Amino acid sequence: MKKKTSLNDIAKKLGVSKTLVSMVLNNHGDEKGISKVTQKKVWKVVEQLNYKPNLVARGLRLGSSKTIGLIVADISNNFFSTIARSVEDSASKRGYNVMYMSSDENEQKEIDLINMLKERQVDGLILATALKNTDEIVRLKQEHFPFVLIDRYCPNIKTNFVIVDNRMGAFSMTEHLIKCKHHKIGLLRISPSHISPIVDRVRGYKNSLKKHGIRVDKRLIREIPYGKIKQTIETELKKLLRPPLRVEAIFFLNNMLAIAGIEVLHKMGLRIPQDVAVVSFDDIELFQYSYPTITSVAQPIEEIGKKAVEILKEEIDQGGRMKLKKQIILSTELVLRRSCGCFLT
Amino acid sequence: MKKKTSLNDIAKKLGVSKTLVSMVLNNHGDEKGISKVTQKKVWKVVEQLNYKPNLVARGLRLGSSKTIGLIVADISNNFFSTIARSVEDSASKRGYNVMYMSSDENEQKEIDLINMLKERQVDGLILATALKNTDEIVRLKQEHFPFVLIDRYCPNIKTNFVIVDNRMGAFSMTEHLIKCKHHKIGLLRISPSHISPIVDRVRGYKNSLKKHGIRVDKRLIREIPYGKIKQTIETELKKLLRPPLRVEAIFFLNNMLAIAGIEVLHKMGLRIPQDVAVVSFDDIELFQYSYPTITSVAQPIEEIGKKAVEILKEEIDQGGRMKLKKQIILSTELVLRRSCGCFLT
DNA sequence: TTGAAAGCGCTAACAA
DNA sequence: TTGTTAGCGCTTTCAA
Repeated sequence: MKKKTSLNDIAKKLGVSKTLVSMVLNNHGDEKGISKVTQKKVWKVVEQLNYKPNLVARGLRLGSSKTIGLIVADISNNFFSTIARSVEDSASKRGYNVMYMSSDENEQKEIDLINMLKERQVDGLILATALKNTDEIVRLKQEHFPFVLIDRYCPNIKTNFVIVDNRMGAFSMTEHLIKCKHHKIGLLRISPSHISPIVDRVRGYKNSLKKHGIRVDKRLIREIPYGKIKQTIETELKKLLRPPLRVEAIFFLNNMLAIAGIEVLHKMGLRIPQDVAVVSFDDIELFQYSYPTITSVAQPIEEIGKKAVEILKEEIDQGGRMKLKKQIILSTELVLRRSCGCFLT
Repeated sequence: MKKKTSLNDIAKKLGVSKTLVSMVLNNHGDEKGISKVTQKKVWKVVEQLNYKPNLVARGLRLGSSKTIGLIVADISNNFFSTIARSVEDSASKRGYNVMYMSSDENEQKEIDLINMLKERQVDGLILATALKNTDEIVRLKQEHFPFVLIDRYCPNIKTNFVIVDNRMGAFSMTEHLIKCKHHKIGLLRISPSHISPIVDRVRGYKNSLKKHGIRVDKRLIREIPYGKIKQTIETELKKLLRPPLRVEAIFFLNNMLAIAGIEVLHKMGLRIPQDVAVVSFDDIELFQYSYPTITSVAQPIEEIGKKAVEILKEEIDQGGRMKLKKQIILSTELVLRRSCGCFLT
């Protein structure tokens, strides 16, 4: 690759010091009392040589890379890529760029990624953590490393986070199913089982049942391992649908489960919602076009990314020592479509 | 934020030079003949102080950031986020991390992003370019800046690229429609109109018509501006469907058009494929779950990202002076489903 | 109105 | 077997 032009090259060409050039380029020219003439000359040569500042060098000197790290389970997942986009935009507005990494919900991998991002001197971290062992999060906090959790939070640690009201979302959805006269509602959740939104959604489901005096049958709550959805979901669905359980409705706790699950239901020849009602969490585009259209709990995805960056920026500005950590809980919205069967009655 | 421990801290604590420490850490210890004892000691202190190398500093020194830049139209688009994921994985395998940016098909923005990435000293660039004016690409080439184009290529410039055989894909799809007895086929393309895959797809469509002696009616080819799909697609569809044109089939040239278009068709009360057959380019997950399921041209998306990184790595290793630029054209696959109507007859 | 020098944290050539 | 020195490109303090 061609040698790039540096501050020094410009300085030499003009017979001035690089200090001067640096000042001019950073618009400290006037304030430092550098003559208009000299400033003009500098800009001209900058133009001529097509000078581009080396942000790595500047970052090293300034101790700030103007980069933030984003860790999600999988960037190719629509939910996370939408977040990634809004993070990108908000960050860029504030002069930051972002480096993303996918953890695949794998704890060790996530820890490695966090460290990689730290070594790369990112100024802050936005993470949808899969960590069960929260030592790493605690360490970040102790080190006053600026970070914001999204989607998931750690109940026992005071951190910044931006999440949605998962409990309430699942509660409302379950309420709706019950109103539709479904009392035997199967729940498909994902593991690892500690991920906070899932825990909260299960909680919301249970609360609704209890409110209506419906016994919570643990057999109706089934767990599918992340990364093995396709292999295991059929078995689990059949357990729910056949005697003795025979559920009337199925609540998928995230979009991946719903997608895989509905395919299986179709293959089994079951009609939705006539034979079994179906609802999901995460309102993705697919749900409004699939057959039937899927009733689901919608999250304000863009808002999550936007808020997260906003908070992260504050935290960075305060050197990771923000006194009152910001804990944002955004509300969800019930999107009623065909799959729950409420339009039938 | 807490002060991080540096090489110097370790060196001081041990009373040795940082050179020595650096050598040990980079596993040049044996080769440089540093005693096992000393090496052990170094590692111990590294452990104690929880030392993390500063990759920014190393990058500055080595003139290589081990970072690659990825520019796409929109990271939240499923097509691009899937590419992003495979780029991430292949890059990481080779010791690189990636910084992504979305251009929104905007030329000026893309140029700015390229420059930003250069300033950030990325070692190479993977870009799905929207550039009509290819000066910037030419410049990259002249500078021997390592880069690989994906999805789109510049016909007049010899560069590395990884694309799919768009012409052939659209040709096969059109052939299929004709075999299904559809002779009046409307085409919905996207603008900016110079984007190579779109141009090639239109070409494939025309070739197929010609082969069958069907006159190419320009009125059947309609252009929708990127970013204004929702606002304009209804009008365009109506033009196609109503007299005098009255098409029997519609070929959407990308997934966004198809999604928006099908919604409109449903709203108009048209049955697919009975009233109008529908096919699309880009086989996204949605198409296998939508109603009806959508026949489409599938691209080997993961392969695109993987190949691109592979080639970029070679180019980087050769300092951007790779003699024979690699030009990969991957083949597409026709995925037949319900929307084209071929299962009806 | 300008410049010299120091230093961010790291590696590599060259000494010792 | 280990250390000295220089320098990547930049900003900033202090001096002129």
